[in-house]
Amino acid sequence: MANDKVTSNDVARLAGVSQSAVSRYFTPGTSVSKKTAEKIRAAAEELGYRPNVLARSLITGRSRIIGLVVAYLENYFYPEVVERLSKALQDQGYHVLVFISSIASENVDQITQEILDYQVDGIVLASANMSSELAARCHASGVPIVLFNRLQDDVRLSAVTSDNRAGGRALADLLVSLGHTRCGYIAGFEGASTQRDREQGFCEGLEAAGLTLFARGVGNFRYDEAQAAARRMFAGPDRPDAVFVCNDHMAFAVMDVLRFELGLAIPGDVSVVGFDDVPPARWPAYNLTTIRQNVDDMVAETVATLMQSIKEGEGAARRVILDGTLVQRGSTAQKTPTDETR
Amino acid sequence: MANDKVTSNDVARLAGVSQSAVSRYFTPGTSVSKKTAEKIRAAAEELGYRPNVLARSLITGRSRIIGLVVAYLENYFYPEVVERLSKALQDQGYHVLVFISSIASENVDQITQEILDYQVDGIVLASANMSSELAARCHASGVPIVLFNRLQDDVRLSAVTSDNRAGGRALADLLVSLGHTRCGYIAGFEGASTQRDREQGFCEGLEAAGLTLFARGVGNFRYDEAQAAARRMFAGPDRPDAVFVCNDHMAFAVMDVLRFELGLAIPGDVSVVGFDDVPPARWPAYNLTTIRQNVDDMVAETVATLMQSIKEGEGAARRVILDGTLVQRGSTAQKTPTDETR
DNA sequence: ACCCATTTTGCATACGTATGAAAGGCTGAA
DNA sequence: TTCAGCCTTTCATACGTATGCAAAATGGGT
Repeated sequence: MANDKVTSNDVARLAGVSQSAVSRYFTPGTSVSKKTAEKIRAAAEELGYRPNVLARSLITGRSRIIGLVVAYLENYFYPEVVERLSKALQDQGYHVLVFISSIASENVDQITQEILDYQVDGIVLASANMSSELAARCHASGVPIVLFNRLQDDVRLSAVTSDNRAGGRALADLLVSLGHTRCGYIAGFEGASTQRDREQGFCEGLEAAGLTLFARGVGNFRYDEAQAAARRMFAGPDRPDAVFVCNDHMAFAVMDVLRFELGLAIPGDVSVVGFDDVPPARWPAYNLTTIRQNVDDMVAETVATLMQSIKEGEGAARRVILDGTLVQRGSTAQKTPTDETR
Repeated sequence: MANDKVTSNDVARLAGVSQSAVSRYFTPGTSVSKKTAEKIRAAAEELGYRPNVLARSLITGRSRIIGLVVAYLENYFYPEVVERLSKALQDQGYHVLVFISSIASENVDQITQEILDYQVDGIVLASANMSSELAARCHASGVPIVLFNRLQDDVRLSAVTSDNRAGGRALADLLVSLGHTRCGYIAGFEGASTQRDREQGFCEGLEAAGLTLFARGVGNFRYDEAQAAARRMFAGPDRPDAVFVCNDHMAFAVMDVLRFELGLAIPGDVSVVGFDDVPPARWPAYNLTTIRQNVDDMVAETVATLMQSIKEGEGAARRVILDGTLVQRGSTAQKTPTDETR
């Protein structure tokens, strides 16, 4: 790899000081006289020297690398998370090592093993679950884990998520208040806490209004599977008058099927609501009513959780549940006769 | 960090062999007897030992980390690239360390310095430029660089890109063949080779048909700026009858403005074409005619280029230019009177 | 049993860096 | 001028691992 590697020993030689002085010059909180510092600065600049982060990690036990596991970036929500999380950590002097897992999380344990090989200072799991065996392993290694937009029962796992249940509840309340009486639900991946909590909140909201779920499908967080679920749900004569789709990504698919395959009007014939408020939800083509996840705050809490765990070690796992925001747009409307004359 | 770190010395002690034997057991191509191997395997398993990749890098000069610089993940094209590139490299035993740069690339040099601190085995620059000074630095360090979807004149920089110029040309030819005579163009970021080449090909195609560019705007690869550019382009009475938008991401914005703000029909009043064929281009809401970039082949070529450079050192920079594919969808149609009666 | 060629093993060292401890240098007060 | 306290520097070592080299072990042939 390095044909021309400059080390702290080269700098020390040129500056006429010890390697130890060079190291201290580049280590915050240590003492170097002004005179020595200037000699080192000049030598380092002349030779183009920068400390080797990996060699440092051997001594300090800190790699300044955070492992990030994501299952897919197809859903606009996660690219935004990756981008913001990387930036936020970059600002803290850390960098993100990306690992791609499968949607069903069946290879997360293997991937986490690989992550640990890199002596990461922490791990963020976005849209993935971790076995308790691996959670124990990370805990024993002192590597903090933060679940992003997921919850697990393991007390060793910190988590930052939106209040998915309250979000689902709010969407049910909204649809009921708009006069909807036959509400359907299209689920994400059944093994995900986000899917479970959103559905739970939604059903609770319906129940509070004396309703039950009118129809249910499964989209597995995939555009094509959500399309298929919508086709099935709307195949017969008994159709929902509103659909809560577990996330925006799938909601776009459902909307596309309803409009372009079935010739239905949204919200005239059926209201559609999603969850996330990813960019296309705001685009006029979709104009989707949804729950906005506050990605900035989630990222900030994730970084804060990681930094605290890294700094203080042990510590109890931290769970942060942030409120989402109901954003009402053009995919929902009052279900009244006047609605149909527009 | 590690409270309970298991080293090869621990394994050696338990197995009753030397640390050297443990190391050889975990290093491909070295010799260990079956008897010794079994003792080491059992000890390593009992202790949960895995080699420390970072410590290894000190000896081998190989970190098995690839630095990836991306400017934004807002455009659906790049999340897909990150995902596939990460997977492809993961399969080769490498992992991607992500760095987020700004769109205008003004901080790429600083970021590249940081990347080099991690002793990366290679760097991929997606949608970013690198200064020749830094290119020289990487070259001196023996770190191969591959530009992804970008071209630069520096002979030290390998690149993998689509034939953007031919793609732009093909789109011009298509629009002309469909009878369009007033073709507009909305540019991406002016400092990007993709933007320059796509526009160049488009203008060459128009010129070959005896036409010139009817109108031009700049969208800087941003949804909101593309919206503004569309509003300006269609503000007066002299409007284009077709628009080539430099990438799909911006094309969606232009389509949204034309339809929902100006009440224009696509393709009845104006045809719109993009570049990339990102997932929403295939969605019925957009149904966009575009040039498909073969991401799988681009990723494969990028990985092949990196692996070759890492394995063989020096080597001449490699430039791979792949053909895109014209995908004709519902955003374009024949511009005839019969068109207007539908 | 002996010899030879090959495989296997352990020793010693190095990779690039940070750090504890001891020694040296500097500064201010008596 | 001397002394005490604090700052600065260097030496020696360690971090976890791979590898060159010499010695030991192994297996096959005579």
